[in-house]
Amino acid sequence: MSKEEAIVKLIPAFRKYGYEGASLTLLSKASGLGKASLYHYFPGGKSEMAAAVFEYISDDFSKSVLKTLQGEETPAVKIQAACDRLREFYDSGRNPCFLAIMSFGEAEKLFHKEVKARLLLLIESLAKVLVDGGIEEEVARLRSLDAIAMIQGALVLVRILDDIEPFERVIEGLVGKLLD
Amino acid sequence: MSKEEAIVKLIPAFRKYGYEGASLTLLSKASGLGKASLYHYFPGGKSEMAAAVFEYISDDFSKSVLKTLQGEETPAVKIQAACDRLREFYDSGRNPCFLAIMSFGEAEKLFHKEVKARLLLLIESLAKVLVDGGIEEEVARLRSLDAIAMIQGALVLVRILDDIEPFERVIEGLVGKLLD
DNA sequence: GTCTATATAGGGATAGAC
DNA sequence: GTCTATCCCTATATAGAC
Repeated sequence: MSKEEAIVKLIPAFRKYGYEGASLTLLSKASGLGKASLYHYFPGGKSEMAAAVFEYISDDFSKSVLKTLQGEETPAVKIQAACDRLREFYDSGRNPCFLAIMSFGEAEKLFHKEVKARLLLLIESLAKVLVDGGIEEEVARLRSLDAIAMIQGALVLVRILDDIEPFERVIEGLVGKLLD
Repeated sequence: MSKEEAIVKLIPAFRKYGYEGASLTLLSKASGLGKASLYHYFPGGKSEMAAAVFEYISDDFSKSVLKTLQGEETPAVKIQAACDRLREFYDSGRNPCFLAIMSFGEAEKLFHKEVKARLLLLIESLAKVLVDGGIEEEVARLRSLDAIAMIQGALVLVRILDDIEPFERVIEGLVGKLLD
């Protein structure tokens, strides 16, 4: 098994159980590798596994959502396309956000800086598109923050209510909210 | 020490470390009681401690935010007042939401139903005020959902960005968003 | 009611054979 | 590269003295 295969298999486990909830026994079962084998790929142990998963997912997000925002189309088109990527990425809200997962408890201590950096990058990327669309810089920043807050909040609601409707509706209204 | 005192002292520990991160050793230090003494008040162990804390905080929320929403003033006045209560309750965003904390990992298994019920109650309470304000029922429900999503999302952003600005701004804009 | 001491299980991590 | 077996530590929980 390649390291990447291992990472991919670990993703759902961390998503479902969180950093502290994902025990090595569980990660071992999820990956199909013995504990010792996991340490072959991740000598740093669980924190390294989580770091690898986090990086993998962050790259995935960059290649879909962020890349879409950096295209050459009009702002409206790019944002609409980014919404589609977001829906995929979060599986209509069924996937919790790794940034949120990693901002709690023990994981927060380990990954806070990285999580914050990733979030700031998203805010900035989105604001940039709005500025290109003729929106004043500070307004653009605030709207990006609001949009991201709505998405994060929707993900919380989906989890608690067992219903993807809040997420779908937020995504639906996003272009309008961002561009007036 | 009374049971209530014990509960109050446990609150910050669960808030800061989450359900799984709050070990008995830690809870013992936070409360100033030995482990065995904690079991005197909470024979059911950690889950009972968390349940007691959750209930205590939920009651607190009911007595401040929900009660405000059920007053006799105009909808605009009530919502403005509720926003003030929310700012207090969440300490301008510095306090994470217990509903969110309890919707993850091991805690989710234990408290999902209760968490969901509390959230639905909030949505309903807020929507009711909007309906009183002349807003159509379904619109009121959706606006409540949006408002709560914004608050939840803002709490996530505050945590990640180490900055209460998103929360303050969301609260600031809430009356307008809800009542047009 | 609070403590010290302890039981038991599971956590993360490692050694070393294959 | 993967396994079995094991180590050590911390976790939750309990017993029983005071």
